[in-house]
Parts: sequence; C-alpha cells; structure tokens
Amino acid sequence: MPELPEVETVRRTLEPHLLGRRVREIYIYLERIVKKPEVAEFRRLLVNRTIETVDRRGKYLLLRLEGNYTWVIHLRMTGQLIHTGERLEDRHLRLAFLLDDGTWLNFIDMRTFGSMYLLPGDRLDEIRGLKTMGPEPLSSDFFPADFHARLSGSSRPVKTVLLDQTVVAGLGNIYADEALFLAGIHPARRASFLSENEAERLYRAVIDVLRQGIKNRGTTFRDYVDGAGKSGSNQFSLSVYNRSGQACLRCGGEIEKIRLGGRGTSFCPRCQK
DNA sequence: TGTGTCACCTGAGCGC
DNA sequence: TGCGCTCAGGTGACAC
Repeated sequence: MPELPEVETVRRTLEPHLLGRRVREIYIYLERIVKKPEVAEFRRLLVNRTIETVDRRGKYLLLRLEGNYTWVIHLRMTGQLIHTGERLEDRHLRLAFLLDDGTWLNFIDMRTFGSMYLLPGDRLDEIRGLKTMGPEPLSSDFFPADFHARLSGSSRPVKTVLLDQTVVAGLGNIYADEALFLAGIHPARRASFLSENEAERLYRAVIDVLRQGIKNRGTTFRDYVDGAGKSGSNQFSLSVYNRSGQACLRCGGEIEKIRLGGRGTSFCPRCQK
C-alpha cells in the first residue's frame, strides 16, 4: 500500500521523465477518479500545460504546472502511476496521459480508490486531506516536542494516532507498526499516556523506518510498484508487519496480530510494552 | 470537539 | 470446480 516511502519513490522515478513535459492527450476510462474539477474542465486545463515540478506532500503527489495550477494525485490503496514508452494494456488502467515526447503516463488502480485533482495553486485547501495535514516527518520542521504534544492531546491508541494524517503526514499501516516495534511501544497504549522519553523514541523510530523504506524503494506485498513499474524490496526488512505467528527477530517470541481502529496491527508482546 | 464505525472497491484465500 | 464469505486498508462521512 502506498505510504510516504512508496509515494516518494514514485515521485523520484517519475521526476526525470515528467519535468518540462506537456500532456498532449488524455484518455479517461473511469471518470470518478477525477474529483475536481469536472472531467471536461480537468481535461481542458491539463492539456498542453508544462509540468514544472514533481513534489510530494504526505501521500499526495503534487505536479506543479505552468500558470500556477497543481495536478494532485493520491494513489490510495492500489493506485500505480507508471511511465512507459507505450500505453499499458491492463484491465485496471483508469487514465492514460500521452506526453509531448510520445511517452505515456499510465494510472492503474485495481480498487479504484485513487483520486486526482487539478486546482489553482491558491485553492489546494479545497482538498481537505491536504489542508489539515500534519508535519512532514522527514522535514526540518518536525520536532520531538511538537510530536509529543500532538500525541498527548489524544486518548486514542497510539497506533491509531500514528495513522491520523493530521498528527503526522505519510504513515500508513506498515510503517506505523514498524515504528512502534522499533520504539518498543505497545500499539494499544493510550497516546496521551506516553512519556516524553517514549515519545522521543517513537519520533526517532518514525524517521528511521521511513528512511529505510525509501532506501529500499518501498514495500511491495502485492500491488505497489514505482514510477517505472518496478517492485520495492522493503518487505524483506520488516520486523513485525505481515509476520504474525512468526518469531520475533529480537526476542524469539511470537508476533501477534490484533485489530486497532479497524486495522490489522502486528506487534511483539514481549518487546513492546 | 473527539472518537469510533462504516462505506467505498476488487481480488486473493479459504472452507465447504 | 464453483460458490460464498472474510480480509486487506486510506480516507471521508456520519453517529454518538
């Protein structure tokens, strides 16, 4: 599932192919992927506009276009954005963009949760997820004290709080479980009960697991591929996620799986207190 | 206002 | 072999 490291890897692999390019034609096979504006206006605004930057905020890709427009893409659960020489033949191809150099940007999404927007740069606040998004965990304005304060303000389980994009941007189920294991914190602990020391351990762990995920070019269990269609390798470096019933790599105890906030949550009951 | 639950979706895996 | 059920999870909407 695309979380921050996966979206960042997609961004990095697409950037050299998209910078300075213009969309020549758009093929839309599933209109509801386009959330704003109306499909006809989306098409009119996007065609022949030069892509000036390829950025990321949390799990959103932000393609800045000439004329101060931003093309916003969220991959949600199974979205793939793949640059190719030919249009891909795939039953889950939802949109295809022919670029001015004759190459293609394919948007494949099996479960069709993905979303696209095209808005003037000063109207990005119309996307609620962007407007309310918390600090970027790999940026210089993410501080332990602020992170602790955000945790302290919630009585929810700490795992649930880590998934809240208004608290910290970009974490999903995989990296939240991994960060909690690295920090030695039980996922069901009330966030507001974490000590300053524990919050700082978790802060470091969040940064570490995200950096490792980027270094390994993302985690591929089934659907995720980068902008070139290649799988990541971080699934071979995970400690707890998708390892329930197996031995903990640290203590040898059995990894357990519970549900928190409706999400499967893997952890080591011996190592995480 | 904070929190929990559900719907959106499709395919894989499982039991019968 | 085929059917039905459950599970996977990011986010917004809704209820309390």
